Amino acid sequence: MSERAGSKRKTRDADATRNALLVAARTEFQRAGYEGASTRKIAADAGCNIALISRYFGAKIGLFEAVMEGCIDLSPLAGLSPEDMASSLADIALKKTDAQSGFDPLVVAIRSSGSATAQETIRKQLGDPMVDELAALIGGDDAKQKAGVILSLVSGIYVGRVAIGASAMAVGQDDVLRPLITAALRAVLLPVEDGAEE
Amino acid sequence: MSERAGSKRKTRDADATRNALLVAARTEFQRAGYEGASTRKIAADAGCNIALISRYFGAKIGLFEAVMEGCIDLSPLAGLSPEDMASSLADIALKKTDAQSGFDPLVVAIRSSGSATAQETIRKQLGDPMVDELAALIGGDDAKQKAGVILSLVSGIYVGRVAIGASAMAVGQDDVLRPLITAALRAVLLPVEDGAEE
DNA sequence: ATGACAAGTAAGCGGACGATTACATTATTT
DNA sequence: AAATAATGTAATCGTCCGCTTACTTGTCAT
Repeated sequence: MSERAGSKRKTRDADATRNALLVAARTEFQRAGYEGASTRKIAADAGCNIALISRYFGAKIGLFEAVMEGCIDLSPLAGLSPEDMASSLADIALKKTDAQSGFDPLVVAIRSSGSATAQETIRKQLGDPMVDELAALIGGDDAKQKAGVILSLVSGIYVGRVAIGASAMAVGQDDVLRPLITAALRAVLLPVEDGAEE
Repeated sequence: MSERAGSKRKTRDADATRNALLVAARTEFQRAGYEGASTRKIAADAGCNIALISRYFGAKIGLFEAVMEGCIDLSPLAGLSPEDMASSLADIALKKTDAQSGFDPLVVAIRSSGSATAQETIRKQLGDPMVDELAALIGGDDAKQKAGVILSLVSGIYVGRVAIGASAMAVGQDDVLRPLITAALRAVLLPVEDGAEE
């Protein structure tokens, strides 16, 4: 723990310090959500002084905004058919809870959902941009609503696994869960071929 | 605000006080999550002294456990066909974000997901019991996993609307969203009639 | 070499938190 | 009525929080 950002930090380097703070903040915000994260711990993990958070990011919420800025990457989904996209998204949903699979803004959003302060940033930096980006990949009618539902479903899997924590959703059940999740995603991505009854 | 539990509290009534604390705590935990909720505010809303939380519930976490105990009610879903269950669940998912539609343990769980302390209680009192109850209503193969995925999807809609807050998921879009959500739920509840390809 | 400024630090501010203490008040029992 | 227990209160403890201030230390242009 308390690892430095790069190799051996030069004695004084504002950019490196800023970056070390960002790295530590990413981890801490993801672990505990916005309110649960402590600026003292972030600074300690970054190996620098608390006051530098205020200096470089104005305040805690500024650091949060910086962490959340431009953190969306849906490029792995580009060019996939709806079928492949559904299964890729299922994999993403199931991987989201794996030990540490890096930084995940959706996890931060969920864990920060108790904080009114963080909500605004999340909505602005994560909500619409992410929906728009995914909607562009989906295309067709109601693409934005489909994208919103898709992202909701993916987030929901995380909630079911981690926040609610049912053992039926445990990692060992992935083989059973994946087809179910894929089917749900496919139902949203693909137009309903034929209504069941009525 | 700061309403008393019953009519006119008798000068001293431990049960009424306990209950007033529970009512206030429900509201506060739902509003701000476990960590964001303040025992001082809960006591003030209940119209009693902070110390009584410790006396009657041991500690904040004890009050949280009491709030979360036996709060599951899936009876409206009993006896429904998978089709009807899917649309009922979609309604539930969409209603979860309506102003104040009463106490909702799933919302509390999501808003408290940043707190390691609350997690344990949520998993024990909400996770498995809720999955088991819903699984009993679903029946068939992999009922527990289906139930887990269903609850995850329903929670996810809340996350998408409130935590992530995409405008494509706003309340005004319900007419577009409902069929999409229903389709997703149906895909989990009903066995896949015919695989698309392979 | 020496200013001038950037970068980093130590200490502390005021406030909120959960929890506890010692005490006052009311109800119940004998 | 007196004794005992139940109920409620005020005040405070220690801790953590985000943030700021006054200061020191390093870097670099001149």
